[in-house]
Amino acid sequence: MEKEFIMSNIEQEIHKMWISAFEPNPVKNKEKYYINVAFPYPSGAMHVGHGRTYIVPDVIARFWRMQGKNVLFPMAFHVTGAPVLGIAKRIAKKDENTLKLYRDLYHVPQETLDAFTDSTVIVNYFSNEYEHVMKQLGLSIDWRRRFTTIVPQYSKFIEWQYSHIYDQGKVVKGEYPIRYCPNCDQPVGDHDLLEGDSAEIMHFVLVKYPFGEFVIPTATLRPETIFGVTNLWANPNITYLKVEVDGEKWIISTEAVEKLRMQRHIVIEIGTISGAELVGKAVTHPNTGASVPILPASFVDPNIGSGLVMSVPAHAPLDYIALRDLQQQGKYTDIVPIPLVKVPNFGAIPAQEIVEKNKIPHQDDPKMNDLTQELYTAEFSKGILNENCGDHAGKSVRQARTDVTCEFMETHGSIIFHDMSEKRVICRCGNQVHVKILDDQWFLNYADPTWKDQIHKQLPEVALVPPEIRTEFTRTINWLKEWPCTRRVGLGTRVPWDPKWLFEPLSDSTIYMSYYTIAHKITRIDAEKLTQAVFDYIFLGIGDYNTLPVDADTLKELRSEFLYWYPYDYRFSAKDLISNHLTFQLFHHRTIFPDELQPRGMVVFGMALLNGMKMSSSKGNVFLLEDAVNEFGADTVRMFLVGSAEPWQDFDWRDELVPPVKRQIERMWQVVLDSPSANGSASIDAWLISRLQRRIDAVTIAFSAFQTRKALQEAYNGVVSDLAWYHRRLPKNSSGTTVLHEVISVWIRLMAPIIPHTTEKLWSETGHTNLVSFAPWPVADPTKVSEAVEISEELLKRTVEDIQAILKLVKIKARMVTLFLAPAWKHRVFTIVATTKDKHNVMKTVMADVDVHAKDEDVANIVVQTTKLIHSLPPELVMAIAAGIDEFSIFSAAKTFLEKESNLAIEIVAAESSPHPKGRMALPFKPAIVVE
RNA sequence: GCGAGGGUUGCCAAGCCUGGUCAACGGCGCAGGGCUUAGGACCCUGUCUCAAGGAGUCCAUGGGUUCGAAUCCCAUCCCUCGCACCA
Repeated sequence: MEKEFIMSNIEQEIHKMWISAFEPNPVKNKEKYYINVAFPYPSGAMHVGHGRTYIVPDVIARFWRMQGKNVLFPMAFHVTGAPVLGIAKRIAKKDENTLKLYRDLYHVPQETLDAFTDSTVIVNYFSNEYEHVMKQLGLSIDWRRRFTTIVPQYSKFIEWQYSHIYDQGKVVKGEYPIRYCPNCDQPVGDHDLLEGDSAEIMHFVLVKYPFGEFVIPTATLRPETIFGVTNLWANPNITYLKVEVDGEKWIISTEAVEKLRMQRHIVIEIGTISGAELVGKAVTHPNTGASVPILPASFVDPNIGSGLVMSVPAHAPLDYIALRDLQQQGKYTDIVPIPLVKVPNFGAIPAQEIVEKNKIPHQDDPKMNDLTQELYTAEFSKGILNENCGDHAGKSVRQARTDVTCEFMETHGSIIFHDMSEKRVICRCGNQVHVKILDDQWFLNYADPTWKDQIHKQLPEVALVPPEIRTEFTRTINWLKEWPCTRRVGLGTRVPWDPKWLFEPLSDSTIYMSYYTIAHKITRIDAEKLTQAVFDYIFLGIGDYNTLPVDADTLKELRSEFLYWYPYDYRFSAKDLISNHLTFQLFHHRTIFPDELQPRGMVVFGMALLNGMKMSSSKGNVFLLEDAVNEFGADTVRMFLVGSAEPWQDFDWRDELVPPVKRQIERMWQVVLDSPSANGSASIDAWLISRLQRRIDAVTIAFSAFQTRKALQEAYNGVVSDLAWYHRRLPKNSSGTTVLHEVISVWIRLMAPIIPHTTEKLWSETGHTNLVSFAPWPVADPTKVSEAVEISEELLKRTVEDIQAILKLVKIKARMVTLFLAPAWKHRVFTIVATTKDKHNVMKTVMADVDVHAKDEDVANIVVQTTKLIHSLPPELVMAIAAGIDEFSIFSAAKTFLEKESNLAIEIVAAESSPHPKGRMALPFKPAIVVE
């Protein structure tokens, strides 16, 4: 049968056969298998990195479906959140970068792009694109269950979920620092920033120095150095404000006033004082009561902290230089740095040392930042406080920092002051962004020890792939604290008890896997009727369905469908979600659902690279999935992504590696379509069938363990290499025997989860009327496994290799090859060595056993050789050989084959019947070979 | 810095848990041969060094345990991911 292979035509044809094929409904007494994937946020087109995330679960779904399970694989779209709002705004403003991305990279048609000023148009467009590409890839998704997270029914579901959590007291109100633009009067996310998106919110400690009736606060990240303060710095060129902060009189910079106000402090301006006026005066050290002078420094930035700085010249290079400069002018010469921290590889005054070693001439030297960082890091990681630190002496810097902070907050009125880590953090509107404390923010209280404890107890029940990630989950559970679960802007569901807030996107997608089970049916119900009690009945079985606003039959149907599918069996997601989403969903399942409905397992994916580089839409380093499918075909893309790495490993899409994969599929196509002409039988048939059983087992085990790459290697490369040896061993004019019909039928099915289109077509081409997608998975038949046949082929394979190795080395023109087979007593030695557990007495056992005439040969040497040989063979093979092997008949039967392979005459001789000295080299499973 | 994972022969990548089956699976690339008008594809062979089927050196670096280590232990260096209001 000669048939041209055009992948795209086949794929289109097959997609028609699959319409509505993968829409499972509950079937009584049929075992279900429910898998799901973290749903996409459709703000752009899919690239090949996304491909694997959805292809691997599909491969697994297809495998279990062929195993006879009722498999549910649903998909939905997560459109909650703020990023699309930003995108829509940028498109409305005709931002060139954004337009370029969407027009040129994502190929969005102009008229659609024009409508992208509406964020819902964006998510709808890309949701449809996602579905289109997923269908092209042949994903066996039940599309009836598709939904988005802003449909009214889903919002009702979120309200139901949170009302329960709220009632349990796990949603609490608190305050939280966020980036905020005073001009827009809104929180700013990364995507809203014009500049400074790498800036973090830093938490400074405000140390207050009494100054007459005032206090002068200084902001520091290193409160433990308070003991080494020698002076304060004030900028003599600016004017400070006298203010009243929460009833206390402070002196701070103008810039600090607004920041304090945004951090919930009441600030009243009462006067001014120039920096120059402050210089020369002194404050009181809050701890020691010592007098601390205020010195002038032009480097003090009114925009950072309070606009006044405490100086620790022994440990802060900048402070040291500033002081040195003044002292070189003969001023303040009585001030000496106070060393506080002992650091390995540094002397007593590290700041001085590092500045002098690097010959820093003045404060503005560009190296200053790096040096400061170097010293701070060294002190933080390895520093120990010395005897100048009072009660804190002997503590690590890390420890002392926490302790001193607590101490100062309790006894000296210190407060936490939040500020950005970079000076310029600019909102899209052009204004400076500050830190604002939201005081009515809602939090999920993951810090609740009872809740945490429940998750810790449950985690061992959850199957995790790969197992190494378990420790990361454990750590995440410990590390999670209150999570702000609401925000002001974006798409999403309103908080029922506080409607000015919306649920934040990570918080509204924690138990949606349960919603899939009823998603296709709940759309029939008017959202107004979806009360708390309705969901209570569907998901918890609570209440009387006769008294609810939805009719009883529908309710019972939804309830039973949910119970049929739930709990889910496996959830797939990328590894970067362990520290939030994947752990959150454990918390939420635990607190909503009973024991028997908790998540059963998770598979965590590695990251995606493109030609060795990180994939990034903004940098243009992406390859769109749709383009890949059009260029190479869906099956090629699938097989490449499955074959390049196991799911949990990082994978790299390398352009040059893709075409060879397509050729492999074409090769399979050819082999399968050539097979019907095979006829007759051959002695090698039994071997091929035996090997096939092992391949079936290996593939089955690999798929069961989510080792899709290994499964592919066994299913493809394994079968191909078996077929290669089989063809080599066929009689001269045979191109295949009827055994191929069986092999081909199995092979198609083993490959079906990975390349479903090609195999579906091949399945029907080879005369089947059902879909291979639902064909029974092959089962290995142990009665078809023949150890003896496999060993004899192994012996031939090794011998052929050895003959060829020798032919290559030998200088003479060979005429013939003689094989000398090891005598019976050597086989006896082999068995003894292989089965004797006490390795030290092997020689004794052998000498006692082997009969006398053998002893004029070098028995000891043979034992050594045999031991070496045994070490170099797989243990199963060794045991099989030890059990007995008839080499003479194996080689006799394969004489023609050996002659064909070597193109030489072959003679097979028992070593003991020949005087040839080389014959003594013969070992079991390793005949002596003489070429002449 | 903290937490998790990882560094294998030109490249990608198995093996490591359960030490000898490891010169180390498989794929890619490269070289030679076959096939072909030619190219591609396909098939065979080779791809650390020396060599009658063997030997030597090798699995980030440096030590250690062991009869024996890519595999176990210790130290060091390097890479990736996460560190929160964001999908």
